[in-house]
Amino acid sequence: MSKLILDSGVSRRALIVELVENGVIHSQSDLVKALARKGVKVTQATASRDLEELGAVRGKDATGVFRYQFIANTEVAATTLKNLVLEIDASGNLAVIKTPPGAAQLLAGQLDRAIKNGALAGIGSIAGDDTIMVISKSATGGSALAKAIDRFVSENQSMKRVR
Amino acid sequence: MSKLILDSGVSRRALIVELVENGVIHSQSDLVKALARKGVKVTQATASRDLEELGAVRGKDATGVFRYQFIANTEVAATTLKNLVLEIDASGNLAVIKTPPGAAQLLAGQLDRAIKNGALAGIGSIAGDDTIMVISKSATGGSALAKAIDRFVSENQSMKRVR
DNA sequence: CGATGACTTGCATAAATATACAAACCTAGG
DNA sequence: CCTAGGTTTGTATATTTATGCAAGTCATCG
Repeated sequence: MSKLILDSGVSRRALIVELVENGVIHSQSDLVKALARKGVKVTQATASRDLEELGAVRGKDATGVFRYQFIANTEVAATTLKNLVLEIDASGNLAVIKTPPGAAQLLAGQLDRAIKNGALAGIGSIAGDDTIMVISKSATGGSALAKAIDRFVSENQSMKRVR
Repeated sequence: MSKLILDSGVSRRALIVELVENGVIHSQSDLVKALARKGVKVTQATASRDLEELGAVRGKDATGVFRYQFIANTEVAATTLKNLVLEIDASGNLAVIKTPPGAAQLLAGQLDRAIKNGALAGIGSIAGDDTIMVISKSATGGSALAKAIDRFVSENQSMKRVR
């Protein structure tokens, strides 16, 4: 059984990623309204900061309408490990991490290093575009591993995004 | 005296493409100045129109600096989900899907949406180039999940993807 | 507790971008 | 030439986005 370990519900940023991917965000005030409808109240200033962190950009689509979207091969602004983690779940021997689009490989590299150092009790990880799976040493260690990862990213605030 | 106005070979837009690709355009007024240095005089309004036309967008780069850049065009031909699924297997808490080369990311996106909607009992997925792993909520749910995915792709024949 | 420091957010405003409109500029046809 | 139609551009302004700063939050440590 899976449980959300980070926020009480889905984090605001995960929500934003979803909204942006659904293509319904045409401006920041759009985003503010969409979030409000989901019960998340923030101002345009925060929307601006979130979109920047997530690497979303505004451009016209095929029909000439402005839309926020994620750039392929994202180059995200310098950020922290914590900012790359949207959600952490666990199941069996796995911890599953959601990231902004394109950031999974990057974060996984850091986690792999932590595993080699012995800072995390995993046997390896695999990353796609926006999801990472970390495999625990123990058959039921996913949940504990998820917590350890949460701690790890909180403690390692500084990281420069490269590429 | 008559003024000689000509674009000798290089059009303004080609020049803009070059400037943007060199990563030296941080704002539209930057572009206006850069063009002026090359002997092309336009205003910010025209810069705005040109950039829009060319599909350039503004976002922060790795060093936290704003930069105009081109977004990759990831348009995919409309197809059906079913056509993208070659094989579904299960093991433990995982369902593993084989797809034609390059289609995994696309299909995974759809599955993720289904997961978010509650249509599939998974906690996330990871896609490579031609393989997707979907993680079940339950430690032994891989097999049931595989069947659910099979049903899902059969029931959702139409899929459209823009941009 | 109470203080401290690191984050986060909103407010107010600056900065940047988009666009309505009018003038300038084509081009083709007579 | 002259005119009528479309296209491009600049001006002025509206719209949208970024950000300095202060206040609020939260965890930590003594």
